[in-house]
Amino acid sequence: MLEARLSEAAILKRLIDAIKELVTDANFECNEEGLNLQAMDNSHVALVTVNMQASGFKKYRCDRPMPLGVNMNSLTKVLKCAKDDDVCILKAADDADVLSLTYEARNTDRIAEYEMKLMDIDSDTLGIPDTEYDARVTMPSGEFARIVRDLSQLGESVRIEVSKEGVRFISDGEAANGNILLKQTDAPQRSGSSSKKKAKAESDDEEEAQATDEEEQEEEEDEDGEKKVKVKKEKAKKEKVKKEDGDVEMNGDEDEEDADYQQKEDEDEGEEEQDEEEESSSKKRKKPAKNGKPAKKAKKVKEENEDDDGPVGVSIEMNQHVTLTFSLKYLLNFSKSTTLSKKVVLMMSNDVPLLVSYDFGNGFIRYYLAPKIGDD
Amino acid sequence: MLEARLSEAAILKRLIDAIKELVTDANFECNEEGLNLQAMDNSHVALVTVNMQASGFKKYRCDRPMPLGVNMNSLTKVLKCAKDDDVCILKAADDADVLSLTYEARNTDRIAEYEMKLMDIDSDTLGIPDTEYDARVTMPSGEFARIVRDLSQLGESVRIEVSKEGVRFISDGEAANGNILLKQTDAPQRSGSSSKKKAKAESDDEEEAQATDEEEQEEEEDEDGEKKVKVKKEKAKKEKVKKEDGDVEMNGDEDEEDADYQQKEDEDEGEEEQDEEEESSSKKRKKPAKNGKPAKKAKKVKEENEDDDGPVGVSIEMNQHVTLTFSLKYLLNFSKSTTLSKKVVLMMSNDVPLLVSYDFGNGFIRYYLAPKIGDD
DNA sequence: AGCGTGTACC
DNA sequence: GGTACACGCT
Repeated sequence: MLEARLSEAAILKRLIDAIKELVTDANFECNEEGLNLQAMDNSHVALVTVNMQASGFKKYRCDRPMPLGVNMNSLTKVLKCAKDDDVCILKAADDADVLSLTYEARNTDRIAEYEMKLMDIDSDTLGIPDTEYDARVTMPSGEFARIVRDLSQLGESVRIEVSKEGVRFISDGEAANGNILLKQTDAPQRSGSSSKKKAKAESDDEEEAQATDEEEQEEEEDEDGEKKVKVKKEKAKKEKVKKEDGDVEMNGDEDEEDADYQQKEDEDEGEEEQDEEEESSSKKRKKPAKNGKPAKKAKKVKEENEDDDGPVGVSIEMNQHVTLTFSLKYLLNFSKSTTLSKKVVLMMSNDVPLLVSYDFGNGFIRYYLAPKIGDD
Repeated sequence: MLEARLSEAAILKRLIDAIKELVTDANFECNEEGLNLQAMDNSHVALVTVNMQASGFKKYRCDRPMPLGVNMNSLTKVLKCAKDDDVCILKAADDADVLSLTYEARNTDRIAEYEMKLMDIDSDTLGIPDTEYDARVTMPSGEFARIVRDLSQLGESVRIEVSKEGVRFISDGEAANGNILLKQTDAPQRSGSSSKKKAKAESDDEEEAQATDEEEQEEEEDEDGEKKVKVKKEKAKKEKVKKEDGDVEMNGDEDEEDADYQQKEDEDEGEEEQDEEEESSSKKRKKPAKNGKPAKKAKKVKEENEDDDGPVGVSIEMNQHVTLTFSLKYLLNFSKSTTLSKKVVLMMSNDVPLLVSYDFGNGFIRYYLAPKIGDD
């Protein structure tokens, strides 16, 4: 039996929106740690994985692992019936052939229940090509989307070159060629910039902790067997960081996203109960966050993003130069996830599939895309 | 060799946007005075000319005259890759077959370079139909766009009648007829509106000088000898006004734009050199402008336009009544240039092509359209 | 965020 | 040839 209570239906809506064009049917694998989805795109060129951790839900319960075979088209329709800020409850009985979705308006005046048919899907869960990445580029997701959109006007492919200079995106087209160089952002230029920070700072701590987690996760992915283990480890670490300091610079970026989500919840749903999963840690933040501003969440989110904008720069970590060519059509598709995170991470090694990762609070969506060969 | 550095890519974007539907290929004629484009529309009914003076660029260099044969479709694509506030650098080697466009983000963290193929275009540079205009109507460009849009819903043609009463736009359609009368705005309500004016006045003079040239070219057909004279006459007038007051409305508008650009440069690239071209005049404005707000340029521009909006009224100068009929389809197209200037000037004489002119800071875009005959 | 246009699929 | 989906623009 699954019961998962999501604070904002918008998160799920955006996730499904991001992948529905790529994937028509997929299994949501549910277990006590959360929901996972993995699917090849329809043309079997790209791989998508989605993860929503149990901790990202207001309430989460899954007695035993179960796959929910979902048709994205149906789910999209059903999710359109939810308002962005509705609380969304997912329920499925063991071996059920339907998924129940309940939308509760924030004031609880309105309760809508939908039951969506499930299907049996051969879950050819493939091992994720695991790699040790030689280059890792973090950049604002909007910037990535812009570049991909721009270049796809010129040609079908983009060559990505990562060097110490920065990362360069190159496209050759019939009428024109284009190349965009993003230099690595200088560095921690964030100090003393704002007064909002403060509220933020605390969330930063959280964020950073999470970021740390995320980073670790990724690293581990390379040897994925350990991934899970790591996750747990990270969690532990997170708490530790928080306790100790909470002001790690780099993590800050990634954390900020998390912070956003959490902060939002705090503000928007401050009146609500308690976050069970990780409350222990979140409680501390709750108050400070509230102090900041009880106002508009939408605005709040925006501010946060903007705050981050400054902070969210381009950062590059690399062991060696990497040059790869990809189909812009797919990257364009991936960049639909821009709404899920202000930041995107590209992981690359020569001759190995690119990993494009959007991490949001307590979850992520990742895309894998094989490079074109022969730089065609 | 050409190298032209434009403070804001938006200017070029808007220009090309305005003409791309009318013209598919055209030569940008570059010389030390600036860039000029002249082309018949695809159906050879209308003529478009564009001028961007060297003084409108942050930096401008053109060693020797050269034509750049551009496909508007390609250029449109490449320009879409520029953000409105990017600095845009155009470069072409002598006899090059490509035009290089470089976009620098204001923070310079992002540098995008595009190379667009050029083409050889038979520059059948036509003499511009030259006329002695019997009527000159100046009005808010938005007003013109609105009228054209409204009337094109009713019929295919508009009859424009200029009299002392004002200017009247008449359309007869199957389902309905419409006519719009614009009376001349009371009078000089422009005084005291700006302090910036000065610099601009000069460029205005230049433009008129240029206009004169163009007009002269074509004068042959009517009784052109006088045309020039006329233009000059106006010029003299204008100068006179300027000297007396310094607050000539028209000039003011254009000046403001300049001010913006300079201000921006100052702020963003304060470390850079100096504006060579018109610094002498701009300096005066510089300080006051800065005091206001060093912030968003976009906003700044907007403000200026808005500033002008108030002052921009309808003014009519005429020697005799004029009645002409035009295809609304083309006028609708011309009015795409509305974004380039808050003001538009219509120059008309009976049985002679209409001249529709949008002047912006240091340049203009002009359209010529032959009247329909027999008022069909 | 909504509307309109263009592209792709049935 | 029509319908539906996606993308871009206002």
